[in-house]
Amino acid sequence: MTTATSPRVLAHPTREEIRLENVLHALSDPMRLRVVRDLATAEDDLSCSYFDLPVTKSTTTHHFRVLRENGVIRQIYRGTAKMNGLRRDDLDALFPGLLDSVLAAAAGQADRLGEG
Amino acid sequence: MTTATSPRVLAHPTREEIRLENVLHALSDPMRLRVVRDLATAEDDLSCSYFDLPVTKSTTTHHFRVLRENGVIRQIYRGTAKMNGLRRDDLDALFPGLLDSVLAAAAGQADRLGEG
DNA sequence: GTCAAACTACGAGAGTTTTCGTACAATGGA
DNA sequence: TCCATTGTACGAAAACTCTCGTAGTTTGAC
Repeated sequence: MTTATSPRVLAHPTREEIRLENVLHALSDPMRLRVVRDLATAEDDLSCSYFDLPVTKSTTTHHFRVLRENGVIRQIYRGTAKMNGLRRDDLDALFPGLLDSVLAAAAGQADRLGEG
Repeated sequence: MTTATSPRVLAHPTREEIRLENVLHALSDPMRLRVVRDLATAEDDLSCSYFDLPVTKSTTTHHFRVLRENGVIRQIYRGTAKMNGLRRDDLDALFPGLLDSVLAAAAGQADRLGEG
């Protein structure tokens, strides 16, 4: 029985609503950048619980929401899990090359700092 | 006569100290992104007063400091003016293609939104 | 129906950011 | 020396961010 409380359909910005400043802000947090890097190398969508971030579950929820609300990831429910995927198509269409250069930059920096 | 109060030599992070997250954060503010876009198209360094931002002077000072402290710009005093230049060399060496794709993305978004 | 798993909502604390206004400092001329 | 120009420092307010803990919902399996 549904109580119609929390929306099981999650609000995402449309492609046109995605703003560069917001995307940069979403990517400027180490925790979120780590999530995005993992999603970029994954074949399929990943559940939130796949990520073992060094913060509590409610903080993790917060970071995923920031990524979704700023147009970086797409989230859908599948059973009790919430699956996450990069919005590569939208980001590449809006900002060609941006995501790739951020990912390359993050990889390079991790190398330099010893897989920090 | 010098009173040796505020340092006339400004502290900058070295190339090795520049962090991707910090650069992204510095670029995620509309005011600062606007400054960076102007600096990118300028031939030479530009003074702070060149920019006519819709905020007070002290807020402008704040934004330039954020850009400098996060390694995005280089600032030097020249007379009463403070000259600002993009750290293209360092940024391109650390994060190849990143600055260019951000600048292109910003230009594209400005087009889409009607030079907003 | 009961239960575990996965995630959310809410409230709250600590810290940071953006912005302002006022007062001040440094420089380069007149 | 005096002044205009350029930018800084400081204090403060409002808003936002990151984090947590606790209590809750939704789903799927038993």
